[in-house]
Amino acid sequence: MPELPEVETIRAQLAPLLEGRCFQRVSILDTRLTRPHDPREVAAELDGEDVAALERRGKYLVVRFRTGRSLLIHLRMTGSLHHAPVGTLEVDPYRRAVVTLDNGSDVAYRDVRRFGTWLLLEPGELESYLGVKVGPEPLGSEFTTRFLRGRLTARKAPLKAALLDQRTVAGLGNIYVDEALWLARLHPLRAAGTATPEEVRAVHRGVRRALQTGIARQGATLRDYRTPDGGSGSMQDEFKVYGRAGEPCPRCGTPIEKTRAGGRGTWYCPACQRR
DNA sequence: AGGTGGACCCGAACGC
DNA sequence: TGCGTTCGGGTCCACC
Repeated sequence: MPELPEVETIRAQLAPLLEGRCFQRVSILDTRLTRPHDPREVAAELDGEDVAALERRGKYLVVRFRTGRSLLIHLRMTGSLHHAPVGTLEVDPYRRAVVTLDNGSDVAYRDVRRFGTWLLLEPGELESYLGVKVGPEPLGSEFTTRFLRGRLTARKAPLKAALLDQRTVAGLGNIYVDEALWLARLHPLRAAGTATPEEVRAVHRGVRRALQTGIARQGATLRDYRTPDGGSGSMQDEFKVYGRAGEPCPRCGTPIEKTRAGGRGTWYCPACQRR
């Protein structure tokens, strides 16, 4: 479940290894990865591209090439990237692609459940593509309390569903939404449009706090998530509510409860986060 | 139009 | 022990 903090950690670690390097040889091992495009054609198009920058938008990893093209990588649930010297990659039945760089190293893409996607965009296509998919960066200046209020008012969907909508704010997933709502002391099933300006402000703060903590801890390693050097994150040790049903709320001691919101397993404190 | 639920995928956890 | 069943999660899409 790579969410914004996990993708950002991957980006930060991989950027100095990729920037200025050339994709010498690309092999795509899973036909699903580039659907609906032919993986052999995409691999051939990527061969020889020079990396200008590695960026992130929401949960998307964006490889920007000197040609102006960009490769949009979405890890979905179980995608991960691993960097290693050429010839040292171990056999992995879940490897879906390998990029050999021009400095004698490989970047291997692994994805157990095969939900992840690689999309090659031509120059100029990136902005319009992302524009319809994702809202503002939660840690950027465009994500203001005012903007969030505009996105939440008149919405009847549960607060959690509204925050999982990537157009409300980019990068939140199941884990960080629960953590953010606990910080904001708001019930995940509360209708989004009923939040007062003061409560929206608390959500705004909670979202930022949860994500900043996640980045500082290099993400949460529950099962599949690894940093490109094979390391783990430690955010799982900081979870206040996620996955902690029955355990005491760190704020008031009331046992954490589990419910369902937006079709997802949802954890909250029934005392701190009243409906 | 906005909201909801199923499909996609597959290992892990669970139930008998 | 060994099997079958259920679960979960991000996003898209069909349906209300």
